[in-house]
Amino acid sequence: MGVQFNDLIPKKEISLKDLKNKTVAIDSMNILYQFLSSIRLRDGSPLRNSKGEITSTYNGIFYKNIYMLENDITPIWVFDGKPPELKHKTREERKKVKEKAMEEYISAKEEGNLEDMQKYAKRINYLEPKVVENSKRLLNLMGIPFINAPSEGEAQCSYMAKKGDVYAVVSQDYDALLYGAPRTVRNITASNKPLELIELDEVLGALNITLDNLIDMAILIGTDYNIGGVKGIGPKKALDIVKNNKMGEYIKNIENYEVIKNIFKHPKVTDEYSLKLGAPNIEELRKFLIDENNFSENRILPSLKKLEKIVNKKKSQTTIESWF
DNA sequence: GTCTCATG
DNA sequence: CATGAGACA
Repeated sequence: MGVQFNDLIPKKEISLKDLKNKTVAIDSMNILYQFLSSIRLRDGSPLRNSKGEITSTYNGIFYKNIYMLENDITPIWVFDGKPPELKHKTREERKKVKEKAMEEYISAKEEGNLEDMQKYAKRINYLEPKVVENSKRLLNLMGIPFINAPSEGEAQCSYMAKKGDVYAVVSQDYDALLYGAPRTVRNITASNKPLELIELDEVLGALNITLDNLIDMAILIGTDYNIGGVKGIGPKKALDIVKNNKMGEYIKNIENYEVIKNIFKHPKVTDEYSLKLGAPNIEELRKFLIDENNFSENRILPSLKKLEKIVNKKKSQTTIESWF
C-alpha cells in the first residue's frame, strides 16, 4: 500500500532520456499488483489463459521490459522474501478488503450492474504464488535479471540504489525513501502520465527534516507495520510533530515503535546478486506466451521481433563475456 | 506527429 | 499495462 504522504513529497518531472543507459531496480510486487489491477477486460476481469489462470501480470512484464530495453534502460526485478512479522496484520486487512470486494462483485454481477462489476473486480487483485513463480520464469526467458530479496523487496532495491549499483528504485509508492533510496522513479510507462523522479535529498531539504524524521512521520501516518498509524494524524500534523521535536510524546502510544523503526533503518538485504542481462530464449518465450498462456501470436510477434533486434544490437555493442 | 479509443 | 488503428492536422 505504501505510506500516504500524499502531495507532501516534492517530485521532479523528468524525461525517459534521463534514464538512458541506467539500471533500475524494480519493486516487483508493487509493479505486479499494478499490472494485475489495471490490465483488464471491459467487464473488469483480468486476462486469463484457457485454464483460467490470470495472465495480466505476464502481459505487463513482457511489454514493460521491452519498453525499457528499447529506451536503453536495464531493469532488475526484485521480489519479496519473507515479510517481517509485523506485516501479517496488513495482509489480513488486505485479505478482508478483497473478500468484501468479491462479495460486492458477485452481487453486482447478479444485478447486472457493469459499472459496479468493474469497480469491484479491480479490487480483487490477489497475486497467486504460482503467478509470481511464472513471472520469474518469464524474466528468465527474456534474459532479464531478477533478485529474490531476503525480506522486503523495496528494502533490497533501496540498498542497491544506495550502493550505486542501480540508479533508482522503480515503484509507485514512496516507501523506498524510508529505506534511504536516493532516487525513486514513478510512472515508467508508455502512456502520457508524467515520469516522476523523487530524490531523497530534495525531499528532506524541502521539508527541512532528517531521514529519521521522515521515518517517524511515516510511522505516525501509518506504514505496512502499523496500519492507520496514530489516529487523527495525517501528513501535515506528522510533519509538524517531527519538526517541533514532539515525537517523544507519541512514541509511547505506538505499538512496536522500535521494531518498526528498525525495519526501515536496518532491513535484511543481500549482496548476492547479478545485474547482467542474458540472452533471451525466443523459442521458449514463444511457447510460454502463446502455447501456455494463449497470447495471440499476431499480437506479440512485433514485440518478439523488437526484443531480438535489441539483443542483437547489444551483442554488437558489448563483448560476448560481458553479455553472458 | 499527437491524440483517443478499443482490445487483450 | 502496451499496442495498433483511426482521427485529425
